[in-house]
Formats: sequence, structure tokens, C-alpha cells
Amino acid sequence: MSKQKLPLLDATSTVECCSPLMHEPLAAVQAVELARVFKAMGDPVRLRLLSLIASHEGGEACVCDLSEVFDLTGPTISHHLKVLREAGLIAGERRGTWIYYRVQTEALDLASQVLAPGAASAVHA
Amino acid sequence: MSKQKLPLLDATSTVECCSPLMHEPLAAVQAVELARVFKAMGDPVRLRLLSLIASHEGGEACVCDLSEVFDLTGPTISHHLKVLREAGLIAGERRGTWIYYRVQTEALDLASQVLAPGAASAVHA
DNA sequence: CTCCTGGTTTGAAATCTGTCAAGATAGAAG
DNA sequence: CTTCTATCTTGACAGATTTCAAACCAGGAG
Repeated sequence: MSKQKLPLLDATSTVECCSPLMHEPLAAVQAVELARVFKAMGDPVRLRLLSLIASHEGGEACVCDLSEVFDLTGPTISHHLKVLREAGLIAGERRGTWIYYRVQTEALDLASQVLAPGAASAVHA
Repeated sequence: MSKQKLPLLDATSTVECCSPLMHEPLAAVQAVELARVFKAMGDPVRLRLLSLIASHEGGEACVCDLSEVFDLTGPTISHHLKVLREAGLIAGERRGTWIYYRVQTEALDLASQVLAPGAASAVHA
């Protein structure tokens, strides 16, 4: 285990429940963690993959479902899925011949909270 | 009007008030727009810049305030600020000798909403 | 076992990014 | 006008990203 393949934000790391970016200067270490997530989302293909998986029936989709949507080769799709996986945004499970991916909602929620809906209206509910 | 330097998400473009990524497959065009925002946030330095600006007194900070925090040269900071600016995440205003940046909260809110706090609890109906 | 299909891994090429040094600009101050 | 300070722009370069083709692995069907 040489590399940092942490699931990403620990929730224990820094950003607790409601500490949007906007209240206090983000520390360098957390910035690196957070940036990894946003970077993973910073590509049109990956964003669409994320969206496709999440909105697919049952909340999951196999690679074959995803591949046919894009004009890209298998390896490329596979690569993007790997990036999303390593950012902790999705998880895959093999079931028979196919591998099904689903979104890790915790990670997504966390990212959303960090961005804080207004940072002022966040607590409203 | 060469649709290149749009302020970014138009709010009229696609993501209305509450259409998180997770309800329907994101169209290619919007994916590109959105990705630009997330990509801008996908760098530790830029994330910290954003956070520093937002949390700074008065909600704004001049470049000099920001530069002293990092171990980077002026041009580099300037470059990152430009990326954030072009993603519509911040805006700068010259006041005398200094240039003050402040966060464009609308863009941030939009990004946060797209990520949808749960996507299940957002509309929940 | 052999073949086929769904996915991933590896390797390589083109492009993009982050960073710095050096030069350019804008406004304030002599 | 000249100079000083704050910030941006340009040019260059190492390192990262995106993408494809070719090779590889895992299960299911003959």
C-alpha cells in the first residue's frame, strides 16, 4: 500500500457536516483531497458517465450500457471509470459476465456540501 | 459572440433550479460547461484560493493577500486566478493599485445544486 | 478444453497543465 | 516625466492527461 488510494474524503478528515469552503481558509492537505474529487469531475466524459450511472435504472449500469453512449473506445471508457473509482465517486461490482457501477452518494453529498448552497442558506433545513 | 467565454452556466442553459446530475443523463453540451467549472476547482491551489477569497474579510481579497499564503511565484498565482475567473467562479475589480477578487456565489451555488445533496432528498417528491 | 464476449491493463502519441523567469502595464508617488 | 509597486502576459519546459491499438484476464457457451 504505497499509494494513497484512500476512499477520498474521510468525513473525519476535515469537512464535517457543514463546513463549506467559504467559511475558513481550506488547509493545504484537505485541498489536495478535495481537488482530487473535483478533478475527477472536471471532464465532460466523466461527468456524463457519472450522470448516466446515477440516472440509470436501479441506480447502476454496466460498462456496456455506458460504452454505447459515447464515441470512444472501450479502453478509454475503462480509463475514465477508473479515475472516477479512484476518486471514490463510483464503485463497481462484477456480476456474472458484466461489471456494474453505481455512484457513491456519500462522496457526492460531501462534495456538494463543501460547495455549500450559498454558505449562507446551507442550514435552512 | 463566439460562445467561448460564456460566464459559464447560464442557469437558462440546462440545469434549472433543481436538476441534479443524478436524475437524467447529462447532455454532452452541458457536460462540457459543467466540466469547465469542476476542472477549475480540480486543483489544490485554486481550491485554496477560492476558499481564501471567500473567507477573507469583506468577502474579497487582493492578489497580495493571496500570494503571501503560497510558496508560488506571482505569475503562477495570476494564472490560477485567471482560470477561476474564466470559469466564472470569481471576479476581479481594480481599486487603485490593487485588484480585489470576490467569489461569484451564483456559480458556486449552481455547482453545488448540480451535485445535489442526495439527489434523493433534493426534490424528494 | 476451446472459443467468444465483456472489461481491464499496458504502451505510445498528441495535447494540455502548472510553474517559473523575463518582460509588459497600470496606477501612485515623487 | 520618471520611478516604484502591484499585477498580468509571454515563452519555455517538465510532467500529467486523453485517447487509441494491441495484448491480457474472467466467465459463459459449445
